[in-house]
Amino acid sequence: MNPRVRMAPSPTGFLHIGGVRTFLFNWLFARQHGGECLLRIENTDTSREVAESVEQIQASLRWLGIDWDGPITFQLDAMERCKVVAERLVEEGKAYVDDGAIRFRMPDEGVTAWDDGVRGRIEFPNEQLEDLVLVRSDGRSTYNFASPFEDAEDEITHVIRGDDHISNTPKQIQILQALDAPLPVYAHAPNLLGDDGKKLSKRHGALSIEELRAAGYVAPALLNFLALLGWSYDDKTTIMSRDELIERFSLERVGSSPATLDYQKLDWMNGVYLRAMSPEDYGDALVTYLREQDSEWDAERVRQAAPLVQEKIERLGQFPEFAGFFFERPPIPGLDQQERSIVAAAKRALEALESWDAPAVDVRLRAMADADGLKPRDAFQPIRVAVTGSKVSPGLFESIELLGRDETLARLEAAAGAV
RNA sequence: GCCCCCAUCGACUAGCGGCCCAGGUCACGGCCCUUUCAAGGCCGUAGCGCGGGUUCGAAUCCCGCUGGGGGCACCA
Repeated sequence: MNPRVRMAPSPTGFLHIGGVRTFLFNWLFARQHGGECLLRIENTDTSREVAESVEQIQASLRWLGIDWDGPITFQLDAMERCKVVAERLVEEGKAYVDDGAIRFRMPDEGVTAWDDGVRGRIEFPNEQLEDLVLVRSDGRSTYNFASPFEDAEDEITHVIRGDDHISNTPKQIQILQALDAPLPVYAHAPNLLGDDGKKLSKRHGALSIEELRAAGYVAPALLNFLALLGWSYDDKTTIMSRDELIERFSLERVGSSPATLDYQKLDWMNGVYLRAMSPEDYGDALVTYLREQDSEWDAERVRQAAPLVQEKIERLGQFPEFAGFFFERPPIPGLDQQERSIVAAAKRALEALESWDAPAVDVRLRAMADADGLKPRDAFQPIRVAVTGSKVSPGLFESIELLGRDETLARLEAAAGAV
């Protein structure tokens, strides 16, 4: 039997990094086993629904490359069927009407237990379970009823979710048993924590996928990073492609303890993915990213600048600050007397240059430094500042080549003459 | 308060009784390379929460404690 799982976001806002991690586990599991991965919007709480969020959720998943099978379903659409079943439970004596709502009768003795897919056996004393509302007095079903109901209806075989759902599980098991429905395997992955040790949530430090994308992270890096939060392949493998993740993922190797996000590691990993791209793909990624950010910089020029920055930045979002001088002339820097004379000398040296390319610039500038008895690092730094507007930049000679003769000389002259 | 879950370097983790005076990755420190910043190479600092057991032997099993997290809605 092929497994069938579901991703079940509530449409209360953007998809955030914690939610996606859980979805990723579902998706990897389904794809590995040739099963199905459904997308169900759990919108039974109409008061908290945020317009546009369903679109956003889909867009985020698509960008990440996480797909789903069949049409998206909405939990509220099962409302009528839930109500019919709830009424049947009332007739069978398993539920009762309470102030217009229908309430499920929980057993008050014994234990409800299951073998969790990641944690092993978990037991709850039934006396802890309170009779829960199945259908609100206004007719809408509640989450804890609709969710297991739909799991049964959709023949979900594995419920992979965050461990904040552990305490809902015995309730849902009781409902499923009352319905004579088979139980899925429940597997609770550890939640993600914020820096403060609290659970990550939309309103608690969790970045949305949209924000991460805007910061210049790329999807494969994000997937790789997220997969490693609570799961590991072995004792040394870190970088894994999407296909490798699908091949290697297993519930058995999902851990139990909550994880804290380390954005420094995410940055590093994103850099690994960025550097691994072909120059062409990297240029395309930059162009696409800048377009999304409403940049109007010339695409061709971005592609030309791309190889100069590929090894140097770890998020696409760093491009404007790092390479913006290719597109906009930076303010004239304030240099001291000695620095200005170096810049002036550089201008004279380059003016006479016949072929304007990086190797030639390199040779000429080194000769100039040598003639003036300067160490390369001392000579080049003022030139760098004059040309790029910053002490930190792509390679100086390559930058000068790309900037072109006229623009370079103009900047050198301006910096040399500035008081 | 009650119930449940969790507990290895600062972070993510490997470890499922001897292979571990604990391995990998990020971060951090040092060195090398070097036109800046990166990248890369080499080296290093740093951890099994505490207390009892069980065992010839425990990071690994059991109990307690402590600490952290989650849940206890006509929220999801």
